[in-house]
Amino acid sequence: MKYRELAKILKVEIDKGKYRDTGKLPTEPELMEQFGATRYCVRNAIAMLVELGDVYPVQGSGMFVRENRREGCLNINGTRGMTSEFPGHSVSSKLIKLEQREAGADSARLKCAVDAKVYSVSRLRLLDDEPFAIEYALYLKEFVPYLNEEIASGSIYAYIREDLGLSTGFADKLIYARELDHGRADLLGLSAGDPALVVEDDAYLASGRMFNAGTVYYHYKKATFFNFADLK
Amino acid sequence: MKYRELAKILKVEIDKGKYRDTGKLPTEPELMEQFGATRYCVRNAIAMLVELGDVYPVQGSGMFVRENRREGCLNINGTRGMTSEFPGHSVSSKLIKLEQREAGADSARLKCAVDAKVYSVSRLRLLDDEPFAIEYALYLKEFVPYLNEEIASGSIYAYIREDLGLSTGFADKLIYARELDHGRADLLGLSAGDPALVVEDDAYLASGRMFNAGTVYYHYKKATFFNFADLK
DNA sequence: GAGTGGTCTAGACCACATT
DNA sequence: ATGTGGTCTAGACCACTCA
Repeated sequence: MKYRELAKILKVEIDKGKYRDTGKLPTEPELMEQFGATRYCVRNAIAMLVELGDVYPVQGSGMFVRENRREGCLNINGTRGMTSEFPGHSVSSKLIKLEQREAGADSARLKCAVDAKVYSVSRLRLLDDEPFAIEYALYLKEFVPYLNEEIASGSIYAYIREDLGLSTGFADKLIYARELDHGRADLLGLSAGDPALVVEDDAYLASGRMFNAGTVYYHYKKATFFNFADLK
Repeated sequence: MKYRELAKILKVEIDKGKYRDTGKLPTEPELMEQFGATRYCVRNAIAMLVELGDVYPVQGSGMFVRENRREGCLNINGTRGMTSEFPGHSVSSKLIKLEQREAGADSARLKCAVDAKVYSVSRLRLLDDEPFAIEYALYLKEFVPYLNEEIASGSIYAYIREDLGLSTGFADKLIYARELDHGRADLLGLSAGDPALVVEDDAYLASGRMFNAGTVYYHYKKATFFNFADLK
């Protein structure tokens, strides 16, 4: 039994409400018994759940299950795109632009050569067929060698991970608020000068190479981000 | 040698630029040797740095040090308050309101009894003597038995941790953008209808009990949040 | 005092990157 | 082939909570 498997199993059980009666996970010895796992495995699995904010530890007392209600929120630490954050809703994209060009002035942000080839993708993202966000994204062709309209209209991250087989590592994000200009306000069905929640996102592969930079303008009445922070 | 100590030492060394030449930490065996530590200790220490985004692992290759430029940004996972995010700047607060009352309608958010006693604190937070944010915070008197104007004008979190000796556990945050009303716009030196970056913050003790809930309206031209996300 | 999670030791073998 | 980090075993003792 590997600890990632165990973490997955426990996560599903928690989401199904299995431990809602006691509010606690079984103790380490109990989990070792139940899953025929070593303490190493059990503790690593639980550590993953702690990082996700699903449980918290109280020494001498147990692992307590958290009541997380973050429905309708975008998890800012999320590895998952919009698609998986809104179950029961339709998430789609309207492609505004898809072009291949040289990085040029964007080479500084992408940490690549000035003449490196990139895909530039602009999309209007829709939630239940209503404008939700405007996304501008750059992908280094070195890592994402092919993109077409069909792929760019769906989940680009799913394509990158599942079809291209790239393993993502980490991402830096900047979050701030700005006034919308006319063009973007029109796309979102808002007025110029209305607020926008803006997220700049630099994404890296597990190898440490940046492969994607994006800037997203969210509809301020529809988008709320959720964050779980460890204060220890 | 405890792993938290080692993590602290390595963190300081990284910040001083000690590993900038190679861009990598020493290998595990080297660190074990250098600090007379076991592999358990070394790996746990490094795991803490990975969580903070200071290094990232590449299996078979090493632990790479990241170039983090987050100056002038508020770390959204930060355990530290504003005070420590802006070194070289003056951070102060102008107390707007400090009162003691019953939770009442706020009991739902604070997960406490309706007649639980709370401190309600409103502050205008200043960066270099300019309005930076408006903060509304509630503290359960059960855990924060005393607050006065002097404490509320300084770092309340430092008081809670260092003077009251409470150990904080985790926090949930919601981040969104809104239009400012006249009152808050005046306080921030902005106009009604201008954007505000809003953060709702529910903070828990290590025991899992919520002790603090806050809502902060940030000046949209001055506040930018930074987030580091693990995509693995 | 019994039971909980937290720290630690001293090994072994595996997966991956580099030479 | 070697060296790197990742997984795993099988223990021991410590810190803390709770009855």
